[in-house]
Amino acid sequence: MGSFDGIFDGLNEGQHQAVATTEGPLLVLAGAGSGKTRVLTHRIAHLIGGCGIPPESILAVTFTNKAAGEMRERIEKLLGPVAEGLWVGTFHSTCVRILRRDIGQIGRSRGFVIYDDSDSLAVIKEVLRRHDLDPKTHDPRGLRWRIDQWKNQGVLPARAVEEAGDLDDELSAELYVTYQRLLADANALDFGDLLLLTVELFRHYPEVLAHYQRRWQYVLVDEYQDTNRVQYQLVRMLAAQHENLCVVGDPDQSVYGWRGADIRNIMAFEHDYENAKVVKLEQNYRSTQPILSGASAVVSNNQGRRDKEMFTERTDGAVIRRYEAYDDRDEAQYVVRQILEGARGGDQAYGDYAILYRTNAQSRGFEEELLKYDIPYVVVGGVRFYDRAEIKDVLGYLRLVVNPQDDQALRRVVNRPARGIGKTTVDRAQQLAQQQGVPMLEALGRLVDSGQAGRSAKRVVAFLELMSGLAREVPSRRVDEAIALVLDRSGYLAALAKEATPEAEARHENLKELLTSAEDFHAVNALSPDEERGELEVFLDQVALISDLDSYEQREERVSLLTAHSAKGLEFERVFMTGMEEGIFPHGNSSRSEEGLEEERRLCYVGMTRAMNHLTLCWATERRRYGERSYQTASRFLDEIPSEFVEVIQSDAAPRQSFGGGGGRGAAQGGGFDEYAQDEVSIDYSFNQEGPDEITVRKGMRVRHPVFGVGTVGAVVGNGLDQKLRIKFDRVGIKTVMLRYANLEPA
DNA sequence: TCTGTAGGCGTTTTT
DNA sequence: CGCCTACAGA
Repeated sequence: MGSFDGIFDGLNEGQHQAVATTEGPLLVLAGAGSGKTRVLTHRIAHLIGGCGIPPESILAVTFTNKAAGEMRERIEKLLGPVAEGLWVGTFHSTCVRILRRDIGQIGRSRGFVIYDDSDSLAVIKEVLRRHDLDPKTHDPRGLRWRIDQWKNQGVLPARAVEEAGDLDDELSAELYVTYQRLLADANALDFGDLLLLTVELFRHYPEVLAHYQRRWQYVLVDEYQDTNRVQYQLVRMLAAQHENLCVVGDPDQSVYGWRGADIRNIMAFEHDYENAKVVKLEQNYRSTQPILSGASAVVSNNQGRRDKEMFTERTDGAVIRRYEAYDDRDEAQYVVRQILEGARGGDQAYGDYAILYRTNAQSRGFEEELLKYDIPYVVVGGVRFYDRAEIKDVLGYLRLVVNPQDDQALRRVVNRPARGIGKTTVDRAQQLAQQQGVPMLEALGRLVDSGQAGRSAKRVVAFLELMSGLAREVPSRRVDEAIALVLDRSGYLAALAKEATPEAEARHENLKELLTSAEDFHAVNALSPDEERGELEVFLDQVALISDLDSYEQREERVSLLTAHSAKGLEFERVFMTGMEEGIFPHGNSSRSEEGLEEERRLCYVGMTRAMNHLTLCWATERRRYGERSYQTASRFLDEIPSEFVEVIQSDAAPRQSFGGGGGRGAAQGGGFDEYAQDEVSIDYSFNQEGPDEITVRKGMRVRHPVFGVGTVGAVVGNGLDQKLRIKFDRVGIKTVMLRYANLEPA
């Protein structure tokens, strides 16, 4: 096999073999930092450029849009635009694509919408209501979790009912039936459905499956250790004929068991595919010896591991630091000071640093500390941009236009902004809808026609007119125009402007950001529009499937804050792993079972191996949890690192007298005084957007606000993230604006 | 119908 | 501690 344009240049033996083995089943066991993306991209480039395989015959599946995007980019770099017809996508987006074409076969409409977490939770609550169950005794999130598990396992409602083991299960299964019916009525699919229904489609319609089998002669799967049962089945079906299947993964980085991922999928690959070849990539190109050895030592405590011995040629390097903080504040201070020192020394950029933690809630303390020193940062994960209330409101209108059956969207938008259509009216509409078997939007109309709308009839008519107006105009517009139209016609923007609170200001900012991203979307989409589906539909699909992580980009000028889970696949020059305490990492909910604990340990391995040159592990003897003081012990994982790789640093911080608010109300006075004591604060916008950048605002200073005009700064209220400024504006009087969002400039 | 407040509850990780 | 929900009052 000849090399093509240096596709094989610079690959080590294992990588070379993985790239060159194009036919038949192949398992690539790729340890952390072993160049697995390189293997995948070069393999695809080799298939196309070297073997002459048409790009449209290749399917590459990843878990995140970000990974998919990066892969495509790197392939295009290797091959140029030849890669056009190549399909690189997530499991979910791939399934959407299949279902948009063929879901009609299993009796569903191709115009379905995708329900996200909060939509599906709302449906769950509706299910409980219909079964006369109290959400207090029947936890909606628990039920959703149970249903999700079923879907991950490939279990349809009927089978769940059949196989229910006890009364509890039986009830859950019945609720699953109702849930699924409600989704169908709304012409909606949840995340789990995308995978589950695709597998069902393939199972019952072999000719449909055959179509995709013929089309995708070569299938590649990234992060195979994270596949769940349905994903496993899907891959298996697609590859069944040709078995040109290459899966890449690392059992030591399997950290999504709670989401249904089954580590056995990767462990049993050779059993599943008889002629499978196995390639191990054991050279780590990322980390120094102490980091790699420390991380390997931790994960080697897991039982039943697949043997893998990682090595690095970077045998020098600083030892791992272990910092023992007095409390969580001390921990945050230490980390931020280290960052400050590194950056002031001039050698490090802020972007070289990542602060990792186990749970999103832990970010807050670090954010406040970073804010104090004006250090730019980005928090990855947590609340999705598209999950913010105002964004979902606006998208709700668009969803309802695209799919008038979308009851969740209707419930969301019908009274936002407040237009006097309250609970009573909505409940009536809901009842009528249920009785007559029509969507709620339709039911609203019938309510008016039959004179049952009472006092709110007029307002309901106005709403229906608004919706039909939008339905008429939106389809012919660009997405960004459609959004602008909704904002205007619905009175949403006007209501926000009238509110004139810092929160409203923040929401307005987010909506502007939405408009910008819609413009960007249009610009890209216009280049290769989908022939069958409108721009808006494609936009809504994308929005439903995008995660916060997907839009994250590492930038030189800002520190990254993220969970260990989110950090998977990334690398940083310097990493702080924080909250390394029993109960947090390993997390209390996972430490009870041995499998849970092993997954935590793998997660620890993932976190540690993100570091290229410097790794610091922090823990605190005391920590505020649920607002209460809790005494912590060091994570067992810390003691699993051989001491030769570790330097222990003790905090010299003096124990503080009290914890912020302490136990009693009396402390609030102190806090209150403190809040108003500040008279100078500087604002750094750079973590939020590009652009200019930092100004210092002083009490008495004249500033210009983009909406309220010129004014004089009064007081600075609050601290940290919630910091607000009270400003007396010349035109509109005293307003409080939120520091983070008010785009102030000196006047 | 809307707004304010008190109480309860929770936090694991996310496509 | 902070968010969300349920409920009471206007």
